[in-house]
Amino acid sequence: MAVASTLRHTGHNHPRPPSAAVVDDIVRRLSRQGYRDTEPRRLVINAVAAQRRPFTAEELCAALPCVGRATVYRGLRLLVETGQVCRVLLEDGEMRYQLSRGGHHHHLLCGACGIAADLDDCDVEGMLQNAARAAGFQMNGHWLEVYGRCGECVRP
Amino acid sequence: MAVASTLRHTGHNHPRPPSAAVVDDIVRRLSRQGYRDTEPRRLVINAVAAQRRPFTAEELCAALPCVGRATVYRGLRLLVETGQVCRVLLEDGEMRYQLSRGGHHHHLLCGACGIAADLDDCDVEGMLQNAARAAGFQMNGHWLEVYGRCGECVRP
DNA sequence: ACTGATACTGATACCGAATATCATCGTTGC
DNA sequence: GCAACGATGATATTCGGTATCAGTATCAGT
Repeated sequence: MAVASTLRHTGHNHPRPPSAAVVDDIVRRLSRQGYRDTEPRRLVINAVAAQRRPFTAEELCAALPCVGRATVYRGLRLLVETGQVCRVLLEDGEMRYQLSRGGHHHHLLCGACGIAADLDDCDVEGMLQNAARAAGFQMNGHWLEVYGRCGECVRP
Repeated sequence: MAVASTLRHTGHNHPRPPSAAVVDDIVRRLSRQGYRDTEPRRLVINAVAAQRRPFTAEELCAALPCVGRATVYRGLRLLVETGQVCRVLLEDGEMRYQLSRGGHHHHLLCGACGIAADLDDCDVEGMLQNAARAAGFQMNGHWLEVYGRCGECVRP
């Protein structure tokens, strides 16, 4: 909230035209797991896919006035649990969400415009494994967010 | 909450006898910044120092029935803001707190007993700087938590 | 020690985010 | 079709945290 309210809203942050292919893909994957293909659920997925920046559940509700709050929350939770949406932790502790393109990756978060870029070619894994082992730990996961300024916000 | 309720309560998790020296140290540092030395505040600091595992604000309240909720929350916030308590993010997104021994470091979190070990000899910094630069980002901070099992929980 | 400015306290009210409830509706397998 | 049952959404409720504010405790300056 604190961060969101101070964001510069630059030109590259318009809602994305939600790609039907992406939405269908998600619906199909849910279907395969026994979840029904309903209109409200599609609306939620659509709205998620239309976001360009990490969003809060509440923002999603606001973007979907004709879908019940409970349904929005349930839909979002389902997408997180099935790994199609990933959680993004802001510097101030606020939790946001973003469509995941799958696979393990981290985020570069711009504190100015709020955009999140994926960071996938980064090998912290091995380094952490070693450090954990040295401390007598058996590592089996990690959470990493990187904060800074994106190229467009560094030189405006 | 979800995680906390499934924790094994092993022997090494008893509340610590709060070291008077540590508490005095914190009070002194606050004093130097203009914050008063009050009894409720000392109680809060005491309770914080007595924890062995990352704790929630609510747990702190429960441990301090004779201190008002608002005061506990304010005290904890003050300690976080002055960098004497650090925030710890659990795998499920829950935020907890822990007495910080200062300096930049990360945490190894045991999902079984909930204990947090410090991980300070780990150089992710440089690696992340490079990865960020390659993506056109100017990095100026990061958040990292490592999850796994501590030595005592791996071989019980 | 006294004292006054003011930081602090804590009971309470309040707020926003999220979940539980449950009657009803819609989807899917048959 | 139709029955079974997953999904929906209005509402109530919970929960973590903050704002308010009158009263209190602290501490610097005398």
